[in-house]
Amino acid sequence: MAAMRKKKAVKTPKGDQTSKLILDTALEMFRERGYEQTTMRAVAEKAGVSLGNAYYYFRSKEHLIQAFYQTMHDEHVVLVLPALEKLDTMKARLLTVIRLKIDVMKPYHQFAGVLFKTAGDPQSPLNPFADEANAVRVASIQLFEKVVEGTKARIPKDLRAELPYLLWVYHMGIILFWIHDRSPKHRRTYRLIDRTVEMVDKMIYLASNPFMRPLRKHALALVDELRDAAEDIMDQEEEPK
Amino acid sequence: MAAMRKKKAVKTPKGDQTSKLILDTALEMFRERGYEQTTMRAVAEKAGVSLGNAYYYFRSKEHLIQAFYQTMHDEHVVLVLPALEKLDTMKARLLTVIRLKIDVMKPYHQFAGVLFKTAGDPQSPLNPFADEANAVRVASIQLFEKVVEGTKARIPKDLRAELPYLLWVYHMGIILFWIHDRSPKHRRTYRLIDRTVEMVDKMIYLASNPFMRPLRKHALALVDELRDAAEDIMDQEEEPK
DNA sequence: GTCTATAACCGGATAGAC
DNA sequence: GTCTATCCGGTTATAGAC
Repeated sequence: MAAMRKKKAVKTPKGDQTSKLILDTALEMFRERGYEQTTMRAVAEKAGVSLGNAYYYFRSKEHLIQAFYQTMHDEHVVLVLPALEKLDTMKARLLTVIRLKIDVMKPYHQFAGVLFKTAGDPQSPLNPFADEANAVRVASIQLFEKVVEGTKARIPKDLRAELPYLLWVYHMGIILFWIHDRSPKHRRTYRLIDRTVEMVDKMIYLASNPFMRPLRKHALALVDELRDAAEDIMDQEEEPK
Repeated sequence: MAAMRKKKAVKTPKGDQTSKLILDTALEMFRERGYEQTTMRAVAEKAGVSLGNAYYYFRSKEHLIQAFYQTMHDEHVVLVLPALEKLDTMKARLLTVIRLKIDVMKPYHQFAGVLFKTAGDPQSPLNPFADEANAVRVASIQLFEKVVEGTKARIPKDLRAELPYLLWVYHMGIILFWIHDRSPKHRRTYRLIDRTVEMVDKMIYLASNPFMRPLRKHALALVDELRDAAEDIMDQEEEPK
């Protein structure tokens, strides 16, 4: 019922190739010059296709970024799955997943600024909470499900159920920080990860205490409601236009 | 050393008037048609000035929004100060300040979407964390200082010092939610305010417990560091033109 | 039906004359 | 301080080729 406007179908192998060519060229230029500095005209020229053609495959400049999200996620998964096999504590698993995410995104740091530019704009296809990003977001949250599943810690069911989503939101926050972080080698971000993962770990432990049950219930109900609201909002915002 | 690029100085009364005329016209059109739908050309025409002239007073379309922030804040303060006089609990004071903020912004709901559009973009003049918004942000945080000052609750010094900033961040989150909220009369947002204010209140109480001291210290150190990092980032990002 | 190219259009932004 | 004339780049319309 939703999501009727996917990317162009691309049925032929030739079209497939052209599409990939354009995307690769664009990402390369984004990496080198940044997003704003890269014009659609320049991408088309460098890829050796016409401007019209570029727009045939990507509905807008922003849609190129959507494709970028997907690419990043795929690379991340490839690294994360084998790494998780050897770890069994929440802290270690979480640390690994988040560090690897930053590792994967590193080459795109200067371009990444634009990723969150419209993260708050409901209309934008860039919005990771909006419908068009759904596939990537869902897949991304699933990764955090794996993180939680593989731990031995005793976590109350109610919390355990929401944890993947909460961790995903947390990881988005880290990415937001990283985007702005220009310290050498992103040292600051890695330090932030170390510290916050430790805190998150402590807080999960704390929240699992029977003594905290009322506050926990209250907070989780709120999280749930926030998520519902977010979904309603996206439903509304798919229609217009 | 920073902040050398203020808004145009506007020295003459005539310029002052033109500037105000343009801003008022723009805000009116934003309210009616939304931000994207309002072109600079249309604003200029309706205000009876040339396009170039509009750009003489406002360096970009986004700079008009900067002026909007200021307007909202001014109106908010006028309502908040007298209202606070009669209240002495944290919960009541916080509730009042945040509800009033939403009340003030209400007429601009449909336009407000754009406010956070670039909240994550370090380069944007729209970014409330960036330098150009400084004056408004500082003033806004001061309001939360007043909220905290006026309460009788026993709050440890370390927390008390950071609280205004934390509450400001919290209130930004509420605004972000409100922007996306299309429930009738923004009922959802007001409900969210009620619930989260209660939770915040509880958490302050909890965090004030001696038992929580280590975690609190840890968390506050982190907040401090985050803020420092944010400032560094802004310093870096002022330079590059 | 799949793909490619050319020529506009539109609106944000700037240059430079007055 | 104000205007006119342009630029520039995202986007669209359209016409056709395969």
